[in-house]
Amino acid sequence: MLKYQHIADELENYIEEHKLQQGAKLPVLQDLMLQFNVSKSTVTKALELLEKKGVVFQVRGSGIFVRRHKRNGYISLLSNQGFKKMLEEFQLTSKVIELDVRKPTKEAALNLNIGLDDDVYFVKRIRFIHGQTLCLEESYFTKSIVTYLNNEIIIESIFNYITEGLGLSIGFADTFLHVDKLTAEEARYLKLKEGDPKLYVESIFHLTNGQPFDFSKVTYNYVQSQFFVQASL
Amino acid sequence: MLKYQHIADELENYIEEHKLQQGAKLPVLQDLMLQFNVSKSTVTKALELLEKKGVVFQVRGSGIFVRRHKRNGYISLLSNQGFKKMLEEFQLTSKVIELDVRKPTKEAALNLNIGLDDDVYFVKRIRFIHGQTLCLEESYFTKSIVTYLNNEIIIESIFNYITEGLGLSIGFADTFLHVDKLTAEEARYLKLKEGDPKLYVESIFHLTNGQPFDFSKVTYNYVQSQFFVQASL
DNA sequence: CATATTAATTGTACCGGTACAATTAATCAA
DNA sequence: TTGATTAATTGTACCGGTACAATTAATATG
Repeated sequence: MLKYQHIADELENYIEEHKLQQGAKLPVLQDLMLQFNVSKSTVTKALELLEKKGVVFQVRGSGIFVRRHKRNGYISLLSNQGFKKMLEEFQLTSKVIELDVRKPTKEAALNLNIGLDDDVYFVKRIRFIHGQTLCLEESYFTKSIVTYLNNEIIIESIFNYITEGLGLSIGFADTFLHVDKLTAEEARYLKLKEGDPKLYVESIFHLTNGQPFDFSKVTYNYVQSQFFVQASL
Repeated sequence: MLKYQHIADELENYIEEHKLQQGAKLPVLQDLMLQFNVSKSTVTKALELLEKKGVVFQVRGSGIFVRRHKRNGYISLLSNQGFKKMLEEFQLTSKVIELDVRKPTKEAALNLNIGLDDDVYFVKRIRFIHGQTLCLEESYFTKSIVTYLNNEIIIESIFNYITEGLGLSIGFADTFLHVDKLTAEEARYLKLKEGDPKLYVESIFHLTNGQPFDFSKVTYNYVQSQFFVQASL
């Protein structure tokens, strides 16, 4: 494991275990260098990571402080913490409605950067959070990358399978958000009324080498939809 | 100006001007070092910045590639690019409904980490995008930090005033998103119907030293609300 | 000609250093 | 005591280096 990763994890755990509050001061750089027996730049790297995750912020001439003051029940749109953790925290389950290999729609082909005659896995499922319907999801996976999918995989975590099972590494995602009214079909699935609010999220996921492999369109139940973003300006 | 900032700007401009597409390859690290006559770590720093902004992605053993394939009309939730640029791009205007000094609500005091008897500037305004109503905004500014506000400032950009005028530097923001139905009052301001969808966004803005100075509650017109997030996983 | 092996390319991890800017603490002057 | 000045603390910018991992290109092998 990378040194700076390890340091970041240790620090995050430390904050968690000691229940450090917003603004609490962490040991200074010098001390962390000695404590972990690494160079300054390695500690700095670890702290950059934590800063990006929204866990700490640094003030020149002053110190390193705890940032996070999380509200419970909110889903991170940056999901730096990964989907796995989210699954544990939120107890997600899902019900598969459709799963097959097909040709992509024009829209999907465009976003996945493939031809109209290339194969994709199409997945349609409902996801539940604490037993409540959270969202209705339609995903297109490039079949040449995600070579195999089945019901068991989809009920669990697809992303977990992609990283662990297929040995692929996910790099980044572009996400687009809209607010709109539910269609009749969507309302039926989410057990809401037609015309009720919805959060509609389109995402394109890429491997670390930049290849898009998943184009997903998700309609969220507005009652369950609480998101947060931690930005650095 | 910082070297790595300058390099990042130059590269971003280069991409823009030459209309480089998603996946286009940039010069390799070595070349950039020579071209800008700086050390490797400085170029790396510049590229990290661009990666965080979602402009490029790097692949070890392969190269540096253009990432952004922006959709027009979407507002970045990370707003790394800053509010100024957004103002230019989107031609925002606003109409002030209320502006006064008052005591904070319990909620505001909690989020701003001040006492119930400390003063805050309260701002209520409607913001327009291309002449259409974009959102209804209520903001609380800690008066001990943001010492003065007036109508002229608010009609323009408050954040621009805070950085330029007051010489403060904004560090980070925590943002929470909900989807819900419009109340009668909100609907009236936004020229929509009661019960129509809304995107409700709460943000707490902090200075670089971690002090919160602005707690804002914004209700967006769902028709105009298009956001995007670029995450690195 | 396809395929396995090797070599070259290219970004990332990590070291250890100097200089400096922002903050905070200590000191001095009024 | 207050306010200004100075000194100590602490993170950030930048250098220049070594080692290495992932990818891609070149080469050898069947």
